[in-house]
Amino acid sequence: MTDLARTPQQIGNLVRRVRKKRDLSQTQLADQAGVRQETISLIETGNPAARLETILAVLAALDLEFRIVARRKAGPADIEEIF
Amino acid sequence: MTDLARTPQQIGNLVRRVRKKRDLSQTQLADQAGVRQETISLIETGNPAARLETILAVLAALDLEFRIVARRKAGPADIEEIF
DNA sequence: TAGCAATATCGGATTTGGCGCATAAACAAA
DNA sequence: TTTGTTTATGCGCCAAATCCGATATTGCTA
Repeated sequence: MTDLARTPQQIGNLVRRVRKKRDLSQTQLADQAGVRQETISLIETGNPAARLETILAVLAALDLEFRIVARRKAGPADIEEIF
Repeated sequence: MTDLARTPQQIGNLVRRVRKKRDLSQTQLADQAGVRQETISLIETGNPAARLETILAVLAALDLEFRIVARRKAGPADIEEIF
């Protein structure tokens, strides 16, 4: 699995998707990441001003991580990320 | 190029590395990203509380982007990131 | 070493995250 | 529909990012 993360929305969508796939509630994920349920809610709805460290903590709690790569043209497979 | 970005430090180091490779000053990068030189300085030194949108803007200005992937064991090639 | 460019800091102002505490609103299941 | 859960909001608070305008400091080069 490798997902494009160019906007807070894309990141939020992915977090929600993975969280649900893991059958976790926002509260459970929040506990694991050491933040509050409110914070997870904000992140999933695409909060652009979220703290970097918070995002990193949430990703780690989901066994995910960022990788930084050269920007590419968004292919067909990425289009659905918009929705 | 694909770099691990688990901590603000790793992200900051990468930003600085790429910026220099592109022969840009912090001020030039700041202009392109629509932020201030001070902000670039903070990010490069690993500011953990940087805003997500700011990081994204800086990466975009460097023609980079995040990708979210399943967490893996950090290999030998990643160790140097620590320094 | 001198001098200019580049980076790190500073004070004040504004804005917002995330916390604690709490609740409303939305969902899903019985 | 009714109940229990999950998610979205609200208010006050503190800390800190970022902005603006400058200035120490550091670093590189001549």
